[in-house]
Amino acid sequence: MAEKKRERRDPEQRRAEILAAAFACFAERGFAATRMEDVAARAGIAKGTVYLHFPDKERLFIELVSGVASPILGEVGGMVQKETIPARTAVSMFYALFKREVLETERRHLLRLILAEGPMFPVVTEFYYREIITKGVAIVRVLLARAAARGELRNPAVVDVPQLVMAPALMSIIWTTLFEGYEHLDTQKLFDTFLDTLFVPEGGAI
Amino acid sequence: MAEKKRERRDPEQRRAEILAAAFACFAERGFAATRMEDVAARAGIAKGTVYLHFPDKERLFIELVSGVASPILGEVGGMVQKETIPARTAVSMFYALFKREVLETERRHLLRLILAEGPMFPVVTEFYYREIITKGVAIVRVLLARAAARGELRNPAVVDVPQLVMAPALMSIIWTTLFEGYEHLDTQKLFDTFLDTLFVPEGGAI
Amino acid sequence: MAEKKRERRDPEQRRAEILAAAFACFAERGFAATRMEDVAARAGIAKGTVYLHFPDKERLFIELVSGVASPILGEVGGMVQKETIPARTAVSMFYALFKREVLETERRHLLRLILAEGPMFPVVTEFYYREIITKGVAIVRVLLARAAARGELRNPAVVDVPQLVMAPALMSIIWTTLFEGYEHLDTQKLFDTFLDTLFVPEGGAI
Amino acid sequence: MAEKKRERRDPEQRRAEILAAAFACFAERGFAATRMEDVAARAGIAKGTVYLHFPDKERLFIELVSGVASPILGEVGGMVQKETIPARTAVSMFYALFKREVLETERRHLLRLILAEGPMFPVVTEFYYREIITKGVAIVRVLLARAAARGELRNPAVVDVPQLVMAPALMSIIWTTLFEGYEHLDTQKLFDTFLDTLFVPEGGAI
DNA sequence: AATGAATGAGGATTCATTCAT
DNA sequence: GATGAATGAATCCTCATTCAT
Repeated sequence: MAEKKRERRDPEQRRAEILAAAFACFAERGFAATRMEDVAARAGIAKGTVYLHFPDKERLFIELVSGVASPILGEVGGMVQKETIPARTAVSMFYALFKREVLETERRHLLRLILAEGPMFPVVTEFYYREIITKGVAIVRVLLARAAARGELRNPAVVDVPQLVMAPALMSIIWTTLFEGYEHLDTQKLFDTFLDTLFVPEGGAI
Repeated sequence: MAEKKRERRDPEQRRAEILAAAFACFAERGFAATRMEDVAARAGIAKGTVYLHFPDKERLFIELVSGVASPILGEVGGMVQKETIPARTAVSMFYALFKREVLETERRHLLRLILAEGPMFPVVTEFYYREIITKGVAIVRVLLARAAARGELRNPAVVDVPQLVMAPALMSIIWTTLFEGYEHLDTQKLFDTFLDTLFVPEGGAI
Repeated sequence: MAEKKRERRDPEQRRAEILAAAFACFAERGFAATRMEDVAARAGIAKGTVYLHFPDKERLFIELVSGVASPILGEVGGMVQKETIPARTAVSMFYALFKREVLETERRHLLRLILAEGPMFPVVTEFYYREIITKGVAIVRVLLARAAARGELRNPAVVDVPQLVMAPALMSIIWTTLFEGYEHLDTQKLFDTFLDTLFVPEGGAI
Repeated sequence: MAEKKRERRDPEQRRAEILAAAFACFAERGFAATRMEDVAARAGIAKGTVYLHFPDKERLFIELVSGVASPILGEVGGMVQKETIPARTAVSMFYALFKREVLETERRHLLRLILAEGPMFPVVTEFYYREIITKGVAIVRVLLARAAARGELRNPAVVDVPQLVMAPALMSIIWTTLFEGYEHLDTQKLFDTFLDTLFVPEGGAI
């Protein structure tokens, strides 16, 4: 039997541990199927301890889901700043960032969580729309507008549906989450192919 | 006092009613948060009656999720047959079918369900991969190969990642499911713009 | 082991059984210390069954406490009707009724319950004031006024504090509840002595 | 940041503070519904500190309830000494003392506590019977016997049920506790009226 | 076949108590 | 001594499932 150590710890750190454990659990089984005891066990603490940091399961979930995405946002924001780089490079960097920070991380389960629990947690959906989507779409729109102005787009109409740029990222997440076990999807190729489709070749056609 | 109606009914029809009710419930709240009583109530029958048709909640879910997608598949399959029509038209027809049969139907919640409950029901995921994805990808691949051969694609490399063609459809579902309440997405434009990006203009100028 | 029989039963009867069991439990240990399982066990049913009849513990308690007193009230009311009988006889009959229907019944624990849980259940207190106390006081006041008019009272001022008439009844309950085990209180004598103190002797000598 | 005050304090005083806080809490919500943390908070100390002074919740309760009543007892005892004063005066003084020291104090909740928790804490009930009731009844009996001998009582039989004298006090507490918010009871009048009923008028009729 | 009352395992939450700091 | 984070037993309540009618 492992010793129960009553390990006291810095509250901020403990909180973070719980959030990490909770994220793993929720991502694995969804909100309803996750037991608070699972979360506690995963965090290596007792059931009751979770409640010292979060008032109830719902709040734990909400704070969790709200907190996971925020950090990435900053980096993305910086991307639009540099006007000099070609739009394709910028979008490419975005995909790379997405791969590194989401797709190849536990965060890849985030979409599933939000999608799955959205109807039960409108607050979360609203948060994501307001904090992430809105900003993301805005950034992409600027990027595309700039690209269109420079003649970098094969089809300038894309500017009006910036969501299209996100579509391959969505696909990558969903495929990875659901079907990677059955058939591998080369996400890099997915992104690159889409970029090649979206933007005129660098060399500049005749 | 209202009479207790013990409406006896054709088993097959009853079964279908239960499945419909179950789909509505599961789509709305997910597997765990749906109570068998909800399903029964929605089907207008008593709790116990559900168990006369399905052995338990899990089986109800699995049979349900497996049954919803199948009907569409046939139509899609027919599409690849007609070699004469241009690939763009075929893909366009696919998007139209998708819109009509999925996006604008209750079936649009299917993705959410599969994504959400996937980890808990590998059988379902496996079923979808085997029955739907595999076939869908194969069809698209044929379509794209044919298009590439005819020079209809701006970027022939797309043939290697047929999933790209599905990406806008995914985006449309997810946006509709999550954010339509906050901001409208013109899915037709999304699809058309993507088509315009994917395929060379019809006029096929130099 | 007694067989678990899944005994189905008339809802009204079941409800009554639960209320009886609940009353016994609450009276014995108070609201907080009573477990719903205790109530169920005492009623000879399963935990969950209680919840088919009462939405939660609080409601069970409230409905219970509200329902216990009502039946007695009717009888008391009838008492004031007969103008012909002497007030002393009427009050004496009231004490007798009180003894028979409250003091020597499980209902004797009611005061304890109300007093104990009053602050936690203002609804209950309000109910008792409105439904029982108000009416009781009114009846006694009429009785005393009549008695005063007829010169039956040693001290007519009693009319202004009808609560005084209830005081011996309270004492009897409290003594019985708390100290009867240590020392017997002859409640009949308590009542009779009070009556002899309150009313002038019948013979009404000079 | 406010400094953590580790106010060390005279143990006896600390103990008293805890008892006071505990009394307030228990009186307000009863034993079960009072959390040790409430008590600690009310005493302005940390949860753990309570346990430095009392081994557990039960003991805290018992010591508390046992300690509250004792002080009054002395005064009451003195009352019987003075043989010279009329019994009515003595009883009147007792009511006055009761009003001042119990009814108009937080101690008025004591009865509720004892009554409510009696069945769970026989020790407490026994203590009250032994230490308070026995002595109180004895005193009243002596007073009444003396009064009877002097012809001060309208009904000498009262000597045999000295509890009758306590009844108005009980009524005053219970009414005050439960119904004062709905309807005021003039306790002074209640006591005075009872005294007028119990004792022959001072002037001494022919 | 259909019903819905009954069951009881399961999970969220609370809180008395302990103990490392 | 004092603190309050940590623990886990205890309890409310839900809901999948059963079964007598």
